[in-house]
Amino acid sequence: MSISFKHHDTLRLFNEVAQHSSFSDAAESLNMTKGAISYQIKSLEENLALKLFERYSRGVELTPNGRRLLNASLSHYREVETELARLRGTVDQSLTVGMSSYFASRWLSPRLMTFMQKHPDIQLRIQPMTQVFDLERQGVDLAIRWGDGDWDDVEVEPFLPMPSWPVGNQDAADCVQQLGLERAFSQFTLLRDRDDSNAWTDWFRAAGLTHQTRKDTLIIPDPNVRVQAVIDGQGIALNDELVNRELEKGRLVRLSETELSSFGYFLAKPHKQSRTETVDAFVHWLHEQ
Amino acid sequence: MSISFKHHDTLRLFNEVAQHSSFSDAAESLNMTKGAISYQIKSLEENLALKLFERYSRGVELTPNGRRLLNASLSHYREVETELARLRGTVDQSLTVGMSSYFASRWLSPRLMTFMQKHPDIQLRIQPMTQVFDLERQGVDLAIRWGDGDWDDVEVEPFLPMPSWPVGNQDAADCVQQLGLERAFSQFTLLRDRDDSNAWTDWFRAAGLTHQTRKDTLIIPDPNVRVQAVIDGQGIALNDELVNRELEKGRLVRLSETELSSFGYFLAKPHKQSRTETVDAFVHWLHEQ
DNA sequence: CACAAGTGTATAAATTATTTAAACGCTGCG
DNA sequence: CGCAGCGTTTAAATAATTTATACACTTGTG
Repeated sequence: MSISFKHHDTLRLFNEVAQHSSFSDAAESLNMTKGAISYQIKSLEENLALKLFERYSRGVELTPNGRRLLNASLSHYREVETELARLRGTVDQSLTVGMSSYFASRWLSPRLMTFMQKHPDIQLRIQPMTQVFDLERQGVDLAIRWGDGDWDDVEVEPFLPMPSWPVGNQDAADCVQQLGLERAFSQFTLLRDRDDSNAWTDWFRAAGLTHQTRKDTLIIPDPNVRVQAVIDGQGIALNDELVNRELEKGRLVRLSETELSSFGYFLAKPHKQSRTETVDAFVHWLHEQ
Repeated sequence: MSISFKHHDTLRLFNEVAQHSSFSDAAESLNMTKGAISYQIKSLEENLALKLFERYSRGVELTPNGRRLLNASLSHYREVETELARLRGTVDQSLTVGMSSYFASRWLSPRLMTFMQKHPDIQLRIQPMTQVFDLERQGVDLAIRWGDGDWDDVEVEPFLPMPSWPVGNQDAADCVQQLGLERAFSQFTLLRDRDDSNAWTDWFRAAGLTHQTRKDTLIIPDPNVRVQAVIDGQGIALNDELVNRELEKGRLVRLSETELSSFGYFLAKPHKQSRTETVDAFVHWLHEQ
């Protein structure tokens, strides 16, 4: 009845699915249910009268025909999409994500490549933010915040739970060795990220220690700077596994097994959403990581 | 929300539409309504945030972006489709259409190219048929029959009305000049296509002449052979405008203005349909001609 | 200057396609 | 033998597309 092949979308989906080793896997990555994948692939196979996947109990595998089809089509779709991206280049297809330079350099940066590959059309800007509020004012479409997720000014979505624990330099560690945790900690300057942060309070509670708020607490908003301050003996700070590099080299030492398990990284979107398409693409990619 | 561009079908449709100069025109050719075309193109333009067509009161025209997109995508889709056709080659994607070699050479052949372009995946076989019955036995999926459409053994669909009239060679024409129609015709051998054909009977009735069935009527099933027989003076036959070539060269002469207007070409499908997809594609193409 | 004929668009209803969630059946593994 | 993980099936919900129709607009024509 039709004049031109009209299963390109299904075929494009097949291309995507073919890069996973199971429908379930593909479904998760593509934000679909395995039922939908199964349905689509089945309908494609019926339309083409070609079996594309061999089904096994542990997953699927391309048939020779499937492999051939993949080879023959993927590059073409990519080219069309690339040209499309180029055509849209003039249009605002950008995305500004705010986060600490700490998170940017230690977590995001090594992973960013795959996002760029998947979305060559999105112009991504990483906005270093120490001030985590007023996203809209800063022109940020999405922020990655560290904390316990209890914020009202934005839409919050859990992203990457990552416990924090106190770190110090070798001197601090020695001090803990000699005096014990409680006495040593009372001597240290507690480096904080914000004025009103309750992270230290929470940690002391978790560790079963008393914590008197002290005036001489040093506030260093930028975690990278804070890490350097700890190394330089300015005090101790709460950090997470993103400082593994420093821990391995012995420049930082974990001072206690007690950790703030409810802390981690959260996604914060301004209530007045903008550029939802690119934001969604980025958020989805984040969850894949 | 999605991981890959999923408007390839719409884009493919755009490619098709772009080859017409109006949505209405495209709609007809694609078996859709103009509303559907309009909707699809609009949604594509919104998704891409690109204007693809300039709308004028007499039709549409590609914008520069649209032209660029067409250039960038059509060849890719074609290649995918071609490879697909190749892959399916092992599968039965053929279509056998039966017709007289007369119709095949004089009508179909010059038009066939566009069908091949539109459906590179369909392996088309033209089966010359003199015996127009028993389609299934002959492995014919569709037949183009000449006649008045009054057959019971198949599903009949009108296709190309084409009046027939008597033709003879120059000698016969001269004879008609001298003797008048009725007397001349009574002397001629009437060449027929089938034993039981009522075409001549109908024509005599239409011309207001009496027609006595004569034993010496010559049956020549193949119209091409029949045409040659007429040229060679074997008799006269009923033919249609497909012999224009011979008329122009004077090798044949139309002997009367009276015509069999209800005759023409009909599509005949066996009741037990097979390969409906390719048959439908071919039928649709036929109606476009 | 009206108007018929040709556009594309807008709308609501009908239809079709897709997705979901849940239950299922299968296979391999411990 | 039971469990975990896989793809499939199913019916219901949802989304997308198509149709039919009315509409607004332009153009050429009487």
